[in-house]
Amino acid sequence: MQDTTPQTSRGDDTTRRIMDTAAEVFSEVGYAGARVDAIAKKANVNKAMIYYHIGDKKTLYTRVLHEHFGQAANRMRELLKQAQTPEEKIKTYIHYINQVMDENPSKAAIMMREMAGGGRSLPDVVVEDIATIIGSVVQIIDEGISQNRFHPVNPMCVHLMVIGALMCHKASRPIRQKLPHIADAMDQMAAMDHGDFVNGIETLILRSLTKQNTA
Amino acid sequence: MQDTTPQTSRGDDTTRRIMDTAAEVFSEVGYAGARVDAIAKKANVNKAMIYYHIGDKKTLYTRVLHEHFGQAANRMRELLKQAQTPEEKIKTYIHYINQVMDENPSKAAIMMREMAGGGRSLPDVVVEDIATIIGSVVQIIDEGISQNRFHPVNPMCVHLMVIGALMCHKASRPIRQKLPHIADAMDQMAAMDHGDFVNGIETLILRSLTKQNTA
Amino acid sequence: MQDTTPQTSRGDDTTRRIMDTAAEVFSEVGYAGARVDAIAKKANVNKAMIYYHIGDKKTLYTRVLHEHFGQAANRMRELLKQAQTPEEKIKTYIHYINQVMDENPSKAAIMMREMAGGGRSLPDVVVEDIATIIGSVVQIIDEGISQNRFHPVNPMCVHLMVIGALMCHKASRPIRQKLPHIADAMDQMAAMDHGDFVNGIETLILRSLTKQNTA
Amino acid sequence: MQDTTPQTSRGDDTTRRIMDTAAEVFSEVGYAGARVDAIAKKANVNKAMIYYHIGDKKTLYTRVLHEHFGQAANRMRELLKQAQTPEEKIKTYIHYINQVMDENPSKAAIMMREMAGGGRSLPDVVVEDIATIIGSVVQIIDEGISQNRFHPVNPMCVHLMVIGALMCHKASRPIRQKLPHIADAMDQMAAMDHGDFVNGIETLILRSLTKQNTA
DNA sequence: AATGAATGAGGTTTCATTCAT
DNA sequence: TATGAATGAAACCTCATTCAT
Repeated sequence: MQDTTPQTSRGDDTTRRIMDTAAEVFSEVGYAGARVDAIAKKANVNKAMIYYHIGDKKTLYTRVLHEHFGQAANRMRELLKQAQTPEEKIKTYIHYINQVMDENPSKAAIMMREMAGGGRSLPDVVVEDIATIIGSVVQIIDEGISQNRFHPVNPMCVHLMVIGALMCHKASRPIRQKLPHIADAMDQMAAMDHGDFVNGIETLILRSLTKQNTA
Repeated sequence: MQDTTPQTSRGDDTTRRIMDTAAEVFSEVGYAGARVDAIAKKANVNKAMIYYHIGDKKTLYTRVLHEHFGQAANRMRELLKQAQTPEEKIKTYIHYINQVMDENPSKAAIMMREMAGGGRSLPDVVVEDIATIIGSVVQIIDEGISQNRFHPVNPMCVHLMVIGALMCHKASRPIRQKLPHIADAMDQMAAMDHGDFVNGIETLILRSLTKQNTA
Repeated sequence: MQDTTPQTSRGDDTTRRIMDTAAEVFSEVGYAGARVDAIAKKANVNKAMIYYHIGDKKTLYTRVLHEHFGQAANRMRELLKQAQTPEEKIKTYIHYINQVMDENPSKAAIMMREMAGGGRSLPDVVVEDIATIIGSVVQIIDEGISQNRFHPVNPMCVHLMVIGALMCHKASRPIRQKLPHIADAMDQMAAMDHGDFVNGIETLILRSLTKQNTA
Repeated sequence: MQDTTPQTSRGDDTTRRIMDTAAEVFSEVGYAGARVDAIAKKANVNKAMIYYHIGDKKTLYTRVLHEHFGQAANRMRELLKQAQTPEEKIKTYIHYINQVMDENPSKAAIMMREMAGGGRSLPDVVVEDIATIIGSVVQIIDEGISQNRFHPVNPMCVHLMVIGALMCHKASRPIRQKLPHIADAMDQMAAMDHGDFVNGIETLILRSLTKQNTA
């Protein structure tokens, strides 16, 4: 494993293409399932270039992860500053998570795989990134509770419900399309497309959190 | 891929050991990451015996999945018959899902991986198993809504929140132990252990579903 | 690197063929120059069998070395017991070294390469084997000196002269054949073949060691 | 392989650095073990420059060898002219060989490797260089014998004993340091350092060559 | 039913060499 | 001259699968 500090400084096209393709492939088939050959071919890059620009497979994986989660963690912290009430912050949080997964569905899949593996193989840099995100949620809920606007709850429950639901929804689209009879049944009462799902989650989460849902 | 109908007829010890070990290994490292050698060694079985008793790697995987999800789907249907109100049924559902994951943490992990892969490689038998489970949830919520006890909601939201939160919680134990500073912060307001987490989920879900949370 | 204890117990034909071929190849082209593929092909063995029976390239190399030098060291110790005077022991030593290199020219070459590399990559087991051999020489000369039959000398000088000359002679046959004009010149005064060379060394060494070469 | 005539015409610094580093690296790990990348990095030179200034790996190797052995051969011939008696010439020869190896230990190692490989891959220019050196020894001993001062001996024996012992001693320093218990034993009777070793060789060789060692 | 050995395809990684700038 | 990037062949090693016993 080599140095993994992101070198996005230079507009290094090849590196960029490798990273993007790698993210895609890792998310589709996981670390073990990914083939360096396949990444190279898909990125239109000579296989040796991956080793030249980035390093071995493990390093590549780490860099992909760090790039994704590091950015997400930082971006979220900034967004939260602009929201005022805890309710708004929760909304911001949910929608940002959703947006991230939407823009780059790889993230949902990679994250699920890593959780499935218990994070055992997560490099420490990435663990820190995730910690940052969770920390944000803890803060929001803390604030809500101390302002007497939220029920006292385990913030981890909230975080995992949001993350879990969004991740699963994003990731399970293909499987849901294999179940048309079920999907049909649900389509009657609620549209299945993206926007409505997030809103559904938002509604449910807020209703379960806020003390007077008289609003 | 060979025939995959479970042959639980005989108390075949070797087969049993293979299946259990395989479940464990697949859950830890996924299908691609699993090595037939490793499964054999861990099960104390000659590698060729896996091929003799069960078949190739893919078949082994399918049989493991089917055994797990088939049982879970059937068991749940029966349990739900014993519950009366939609609220009780939701509780039963949550706790059963939780119990299943608790008894055999492999399931959570395998499921997450499969969702991460978009279920692309899920054999149809298993897709049916999952459909059965989702179908149950749809029914419960349907019932609750038509009895005017539940807000109208997208049942998929509910299902994915429950499944997602429980799966993530189960699967992420190792990662959470890597984050003691975060875990500490949350321990102050809510115990992190298993029982409390499910109850937290239950409370949040019910609060978000039921119409009068005056109760 | 895996366990390297020689398992000559079973008449494992494949392992034997691998080891012998490996010795040959390593001696011809050195560790770095040797190709696992080539060894496998020359041994008429599937490449994977090398990894199955022995382990990786490094392990294979270590086992080859240990087998050779271990045997040589042990055999020499026994032979020396049968000789009486220090002079006889020196002769035994010289001729045994010569015989070993003669029976298996690989040894000379491998040893030279290792010395050239400063033994940097010699595994410890093999270093011990070599130490045993050197130890024998030290003892002989010690004995000769204390019996007042040998001049006081640095035993390392003697050992390296013997080893060096024999190794070089064995190893340099091909190069000498490239120099016919030189070889011709020398053939006039001394036959170049094997037997005479050892005898030449023996004579020179004894003359330089013994106090009264009254003969 | 490209043209290999030394182009020492210009004080070409880059070429010089490449050649020196290459000598070092080749001597440490041999031809096959050497990496062009490593040589370039160690020489602080862009890898492509090696190809630009010198040529491919084989050419580089040949030039390194020729430079070393050509110089040595020529220098020796001159030195021998200044010595009078065969005894003096033998001393000159021994000490010059020793000095050469001392000033540039690479030579000992490279030579050993080449001998180990049977000189199979030695380019003809270098074979000539070596022939020149051997020729000198043959002449000295011839002279000593015809003057009735030396026993009749095979000059190759003498040459290989000297070369072999010095090469081995130089090259085996690292391995000897791995054997402190042996080294200690010998330190009692003879100091192990460089100067004494050559003198030991000189004494032994002369005693074995000269007719009346009453001197 | 069980075992150890065998196979061949394919995976990751390295390396000498060349090219564009 | 000098550089960083690119290339393709080949090196080492692994793995699912099968075979002989």
